[in-house]
Amino acid sequence: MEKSMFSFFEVEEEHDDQNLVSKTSPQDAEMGQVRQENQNLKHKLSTVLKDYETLQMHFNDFFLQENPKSSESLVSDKEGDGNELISLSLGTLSSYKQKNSPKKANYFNKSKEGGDDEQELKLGLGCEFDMKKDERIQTLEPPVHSLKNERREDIDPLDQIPLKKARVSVKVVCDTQTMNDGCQWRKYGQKIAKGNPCPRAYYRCTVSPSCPVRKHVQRCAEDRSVLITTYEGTHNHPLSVSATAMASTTSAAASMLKSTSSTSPPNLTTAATASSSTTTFSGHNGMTYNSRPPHQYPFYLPNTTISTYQSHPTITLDLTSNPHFNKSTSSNFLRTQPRFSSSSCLNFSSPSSSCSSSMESNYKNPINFSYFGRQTPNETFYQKPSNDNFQNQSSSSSNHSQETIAAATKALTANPSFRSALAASITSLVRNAGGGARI
DNA sequence: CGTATTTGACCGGCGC
DNA sequence: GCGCCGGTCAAATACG
Repeated sequence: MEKSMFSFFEVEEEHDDQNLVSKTSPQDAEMGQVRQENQNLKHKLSTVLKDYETLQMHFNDFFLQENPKSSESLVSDKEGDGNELISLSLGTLSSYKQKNSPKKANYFNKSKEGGDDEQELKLGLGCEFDMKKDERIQTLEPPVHSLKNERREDIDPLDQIPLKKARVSVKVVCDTQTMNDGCQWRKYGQKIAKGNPCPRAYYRCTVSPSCPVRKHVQRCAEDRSVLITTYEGTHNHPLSVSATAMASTTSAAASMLKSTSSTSPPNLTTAATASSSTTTFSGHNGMTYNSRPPHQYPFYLPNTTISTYQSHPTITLDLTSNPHFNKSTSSNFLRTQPRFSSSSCLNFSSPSSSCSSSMESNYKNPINFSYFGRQTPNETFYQKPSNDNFQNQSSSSSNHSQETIAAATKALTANPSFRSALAASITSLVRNAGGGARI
């Protein structure tokens, strides 16, 4: 795996090289720079791997404390089945203290009295890693609020671009009208957007009357089978586990968006100030980046594009097949980038999902990390989108789980928000699979 | 009859 | 200032 990571960086550099907006220096010098950067990346990677091991130990310790019954190590366990491997708890954050802590005005009032914070379902890991202080407080706090608070409280002179609410777009192949993300939505409008003959439907969250979350859904003009769902805002109410998965994922993406914009103003600013721009570097695995060098990214998401549209910072999670896929890649997991079918891709749905087949999928193989675009070489079940796939998923779930967990934990080490999102997703899927507690 | 959806009107931001 | 466009509103309509 480390090997593939290294090869990723090696190929990645070529892409960055190809995509650099301004080529002011000779290519040779640039290649030299990139090589140097690659060395740095390798060094950082080894550091991250060490941190990962440390975190793994911490997590195991924590887990043993929280759940003595399950004495099996989470990540190092090579023998348990997938269900047992993942026991990330999407629980309460008893130690959670909101440092910047503006009270969330619209959280259910009933939860505002004593100890309420502990009762609320927090979108984050129910544990603390030995992360830095600022990381520790970074749960999947509503990104919109975060953005606002950040702007208000610590105004970065470099961050004065009047960006609107962060948006998170999710592209999936889906035959249904909307992607079932476990939340309740009410349609309040429909428009034909310019440049796309397919109407765009506008939905608002109806779980809570005061919930500000909106989404719009539109089919891709190029490929009608691709559904583009764009989320804006953050739920101000507890979510069902199934909804939490998507909400936390998008929140994490939005948080990442925020963090990238705040930590690398020059480059992202360049993209953000344009009225409509998407400055991406395509990695050979389909990871796309804006003009920021990859090593500056807090984590990587496959098929992720950061862009702005009408001053809305938008991060796009492309969960369809990878159009940027580099044929020259030799990395296995990259070669198996799946094209999600409506039945096997994102299933954040509740058991009442209209996508029954996806439910079946998750029940048989609850840990479907392919959502994050990471697949292992042995996973062939996505290549033939038929019902038989579910059997394959079932039979290969054990190996699948181990490998995906390894991939997941690596990702977890990279970004706290992503950690939380991943944990939520895992927990959601596992609980759905096991018929576990629902909120 | 209550609730959800549809759809044309309206509004505000943005570019020219 | 004007027009375009995305987004929202709200009355009308459909549905269970």
